[in-house]
Amino acid sequence: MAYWLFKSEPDVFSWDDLVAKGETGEEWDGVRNYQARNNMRAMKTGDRGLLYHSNIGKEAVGIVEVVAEAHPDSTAGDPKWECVDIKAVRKLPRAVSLDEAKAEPRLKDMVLVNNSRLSVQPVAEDEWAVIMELSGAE
DNA sequence: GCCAACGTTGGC
DNA sequence: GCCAACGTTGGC
Repeated sequence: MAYWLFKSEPDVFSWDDLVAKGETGEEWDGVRNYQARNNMRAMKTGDRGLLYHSNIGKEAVGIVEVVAEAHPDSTAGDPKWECVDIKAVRKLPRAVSLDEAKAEPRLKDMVLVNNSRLSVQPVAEDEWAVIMELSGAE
């Protein structure tokens, strides 16, 4: 299983919005960046991800799961843009902020720390474990 | 609200 | 195919 990070501005689409979508989840549409799209193409159903709030909060707030693999983005009008569907799994016991990630030596290579502009990022397995530890999620 | 970093576009 | 100009993102 692979791990990912999905970034969203919470005043546009927040963790609570995703929770409200329930078990069927939500299409992660609107991505118009090749690297981010390629990451989504690589996702498999059942992969886990973090939902990160940019701008407001700047913290990872919850765990999501891929429920549908890449398909054309219904909002794009061009089949080259694809996206996956994700659903909320559970909120982190404690959000992990960008500052904390930067301060944690084991996360120094994390994409979030080094290339904060990429909106859909891979997360290494050991990085995932560190985030879980910091958040208090077992 | 500013600005640095990055990605994309378009002229040549 | 290069590269300058431009637009967008996101941290500060």
